[in-house]
Formats: sequence, structure tokens, C-alpha cells
Amino acid sequence: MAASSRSTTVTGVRARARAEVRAAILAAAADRLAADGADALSLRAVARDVGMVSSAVYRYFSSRDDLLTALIVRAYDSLGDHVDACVRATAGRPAAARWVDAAMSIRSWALAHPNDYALIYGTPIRGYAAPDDTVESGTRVSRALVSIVREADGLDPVAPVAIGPALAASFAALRAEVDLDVDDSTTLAVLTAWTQLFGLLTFEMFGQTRNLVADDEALFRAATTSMAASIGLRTE
Amino acid sequence: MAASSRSTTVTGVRARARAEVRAAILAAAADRLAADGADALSLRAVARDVGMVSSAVYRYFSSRDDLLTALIVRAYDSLGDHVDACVRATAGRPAAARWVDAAMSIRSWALAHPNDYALIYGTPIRGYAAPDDTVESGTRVSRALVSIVREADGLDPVAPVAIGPALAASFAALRAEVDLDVDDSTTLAVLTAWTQLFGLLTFEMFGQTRNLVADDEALFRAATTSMAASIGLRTE
DNA sequence: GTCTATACACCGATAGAC
DNA sequence: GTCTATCGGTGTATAGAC
Repeated sequence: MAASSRSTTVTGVRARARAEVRAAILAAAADRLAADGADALSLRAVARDVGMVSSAVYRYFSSRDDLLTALIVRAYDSLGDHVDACVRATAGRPAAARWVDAAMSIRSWALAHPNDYALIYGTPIRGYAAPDDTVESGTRVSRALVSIVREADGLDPVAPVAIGPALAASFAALRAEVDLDVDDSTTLAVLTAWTQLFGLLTFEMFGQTRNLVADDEALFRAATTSMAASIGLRTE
Repeated sequence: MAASSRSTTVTGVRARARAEVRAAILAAAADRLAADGADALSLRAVARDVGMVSSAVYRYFSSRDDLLTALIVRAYDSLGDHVDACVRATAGRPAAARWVDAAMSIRSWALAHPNDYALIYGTPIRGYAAPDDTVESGTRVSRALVSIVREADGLDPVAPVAIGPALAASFAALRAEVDLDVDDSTTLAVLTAWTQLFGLLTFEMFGQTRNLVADDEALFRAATTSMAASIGLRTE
């Protein structure tokens, strides 16, 4: 009799209830994260918020790190959605402007979700190796930026840079991975622009540029505009 | 009689003993930091290492944050010494090579002291506003990089970039602060190269570039070489 | 002044009753 | 699957011995 209740319908219901509780826990954890930051995210506090006892949460997330991993994926997807929407909305416009717009949209997301930004681009959690789950979500932003280069209506040639054969091989594999057809110097320029974008943004988010300039947004716009030019993206 | 012992000599001895205990605690904390990272740095563990009870440590550091602040200053100075030595050692050589060498020395320091790097360039400590003590030590690296530009034997002109009047005013103040005499476009190029350097390094240190290229050092060298050129630093 | 001892309120995690 | 109880750990604070 007990065995007969193990139908797919019942397990389906159970699985759904389980997924709902999991989602509720995750939502509460996201609220805590936004309010207090990842450091202060306590599994017990999350449990209290959803009306459970702390040990019950362990049925849904095997550890605090597991919960954080889910929050990382959630944050990556949130940023990915944000940037994808921006890139889609600017389709057809000049590539240089699209690059700057995408950069500005990343910045606006970061300013709106500072603790999420810190979670994914800040110091990794101690003894924590990002599971494969996070990799796919994590590359969405890079792919969105690359798509702007790919869809550009012609690229101005960039100043040639000496690149060794080993690095050139890595670049070729990278281009195949993201379906981009440019030369090595442009590949380097894209990578450089990418790291510059997040370097400046991370500096701003983490206070390294405090009192550097009066208007952080203006600096960010100028810097990303400059980097768009260095890739060879055209302004019209 | 008790009052007579309050001579400057005695307080001098006391102050010295106090400084020595403080230094011992700080050294133990630095060891813990290097071994386990800032997250896991516990005041109690440090106290055990130096043979004290946790509450006794509070006589020397008013809180865990206070101890972390001292470690931040220590890390900034360690990096500052490292880069200063590199910049001094390359005096007279072509500016582009000096820039790349300085960048490589920053990277080698980061690789040798990953937890110190995370402490100063990673996610800020929760609810922690860097005291003024850390600012002076924190700017040493930037000043070292700027000195390479300042001492360059002529700069190639950089592509002009449109910069608004407000940002130009900030740039002028910045140049006065670091004693650098270049135009606005070059100022932006220096800032961009600076953020690119730390952006790529942070990406590497925090695992964001894992599986991106086979040789991270080669990428770093190529990227910083490219940025040196974008500043107009000459190769001979 | 410096240290010990102790207390408080948390935390992540686990064992085991129901 | 959810609960209570518990363990060993933490930062922080205070009282009091020397």
C-alpha cells in the first residue's frame, strides 16, 4: 500500500512542492544577500525568514556554500538577462555605441545590485571552487559583449601587436568557442576592453576610485568609449 | 613612589614593549591571513598563536576590523615596496618596457601573496570604511606607475578622445595631485591602462579567466604591452 | 595596565526522535 | 521530512586578579 503511492504523479507533486520550498528559501536568501552582503548571509537567519528551523534548510541546500552557489547562478542570470536585453534593444545601431551602452547597462546593474556584483566579481568564497553550474551562466555577459563585435558592420583595423604562437593558438580556440572571426590583434583588443570594463567597474564598486574623479559615470563612459575605439568598433 | 616611576624612560620602555607585542600579534595575523585568507582570520586563533587569551588581544587591537586594517596597510606597503624596487631598478630604460616590467612585478607579488591581494583589491570587508591610514599606502602603486609615465623620454601622441569639461577638470586636478604633465587623452589612457592592468589581474586571481587561455602570463604581458602603447610610451 | 576568566549571542553542522 | 538538542566554533564585552 505504501508502495502503491509511489506513482509518478505523487513524486511529481512532491518534486513540485520541494522546488517551491527551495525557491522560497532562495528568494529569502537573495533578500538577505541584498540587505547584508554575502559575508553576513547566515543560513539560520534565512531559515527564520521562511519560518523553518535551520537544520530543516539542510534538506534543500546541503551547506551554506551550496546556497551561495545557487545565489551566484541567480546573480549571473540576472546580469545576463539585463545585458542581453540591452544588446537586443540596440540591434542595428553603430557598434561603438552598442558597446558603450552594454557597458553602461552592466554598470547600472552593478550599482543596483552591489552585493550580487561582489558575489560574482569579488573575492571568491573561501575554499570554494565554482561548480560547473556557474560557468555557463557566468559566460553570458562575455558572450553578449562579443556578439556586439560579431554583429558589427565592419571593423576598423587595429594597431598590430606582436603575439606569440602559443598565445595565438589560445586566441584561435577562443574565437572558435565564441564564433568570432577577427585577427589576433583585435582578439587581444577585445580581451583588453573586457578586462578594462570590469577593472574600472570593480574599482568603482569597491571604493578604489573614491575621490579620483568627481563623476564616476562620466569616467566610465569615456573609458569604455575609448576601448570601443581600440577594438575598431565604428561610431556610425 | 609609584608616581616617581612615571618617568619618560619607563613609559618609553612600556611603549616599546607594547609595540613589540603589537608587532608579534600582527605577524601572527599575517601568517594566518596567508594560510587561510581574510574570511577565516579569527582573532581567537591569532591570540592562541601568540599565547594570549582572545580578550587580551583587545588591548592592542580594538576589534577584528582594526586588526584587518593593520593587515591592509601592511599588504599595501609590501606591494608598494615591491613595485617601487622594480621601478627604481629599471630607471633609464625605455618607458614601455618599464611599464610592462612594473605590471609583471605587480602580478608576481599577487601570485606570491594571493590572500593579501584579495584583502586589498577584493571585496571590501563588510561595513568597513577604509580609514585614512590605508589611503596613503594604497596610492603608492598608482604613483609608481605614474612615475614611469612622468619619467618617459617623450610620449607618442595618443588618439584624441572627446572629454567633457567636468571630466577635464577632474583630470587636471588629478594630474596636479600626481605631478604629471600630459593632455586629457593621455590622462584617460593612463587611467584606462591602470584599470586594465588590475582588471585582468583580478580576473586571473579570482578565477574569472580560468580556461580562457593556456598561458595567463603571456596574456598579461601582451595586454599590458598593448596598453603601454596606448599611453604612448616608447619602446626605445 | 595587562592579563585571566567568564558570559552572551550568534554561527554552521550533525545526530536522532517523531 | 521536520523537528529538538547539541557540539564546537566565533566576535565581543565585562568583571576582577595581579
